[in-house]
Amino acid sequence: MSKSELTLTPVETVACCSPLVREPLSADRADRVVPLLKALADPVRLRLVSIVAASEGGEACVCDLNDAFDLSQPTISHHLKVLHEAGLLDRTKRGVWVYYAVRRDVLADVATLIGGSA
Amino acid sequence: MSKSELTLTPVETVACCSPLVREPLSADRADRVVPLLKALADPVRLRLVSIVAASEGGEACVCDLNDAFDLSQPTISHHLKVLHEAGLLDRTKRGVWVYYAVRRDVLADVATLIGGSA
DNA sequence: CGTTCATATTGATGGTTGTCGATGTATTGA
DNA sequence: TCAATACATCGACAACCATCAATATGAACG
Repeated sequence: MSKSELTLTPVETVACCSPLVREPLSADRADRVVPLLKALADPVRLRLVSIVAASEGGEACVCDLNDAFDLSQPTISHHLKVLHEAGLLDRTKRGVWVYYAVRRDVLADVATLIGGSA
Repeated sequence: MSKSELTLTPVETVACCSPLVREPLSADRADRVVPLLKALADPVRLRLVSIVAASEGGEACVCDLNDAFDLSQPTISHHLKVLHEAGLLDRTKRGVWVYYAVRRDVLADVATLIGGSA
């Protein structure tokens, strides 16, 4: 195991290696991949990712996302923070509004790890 | 929404529909997909899936899986049950031993939903 | 039968997480 | 400078979850 691998972020880890079904996942790699899966493993967050990804221009304003759920604004803000900190959503502030965009490359890397189609 | 869609299991749900990034995921579909992601979103379970998938013949005995972790036997048994009930692992009893095998089709369907490469 | 071995179940416990109301921060416009 | 709007943070609480020790189940073998 290289030293650089020890310092990989979750996003870097998921992008760098063989799919699940090829060879056993090490504990270290599992620990770095799991935050991404945990971030997706919530119905609200999964829908948030989907709504943002399917939006015009691939990004969505928080104000629109709030309206899409029957949840308080702090709760949506919390979920967006989780997705952002996991590396799945980019965050851009324009004026008073905040826009989130899906990192499709990360999503694709997670998919490759799980499905091993590549 | 058809009546049959209402009765889909998580595994059926994830196999039937467009990827995340194509169109917004409904709350119903999210609720049925999330159990699969939750099952994978644990470092021990992710490694279990990987170890089983990478094993000879695509299956592994529980006794071998126990040895691969520094955890109690009931804990491994619990994680295997979660993966089995989510539909990710098949379970076969032969004599005293129990073998688990990964359902690669389910894994591939989850990957397609996430990555949208198809 | 009774023992041994492989696996599952139960019950308890400490830690994590989703949610909310209240409050804070920052930007815009009057 | 004041008010309004958009979003984030804080603190609290209930629900969930990973883990273990103890125990149960069940198959193979003397």
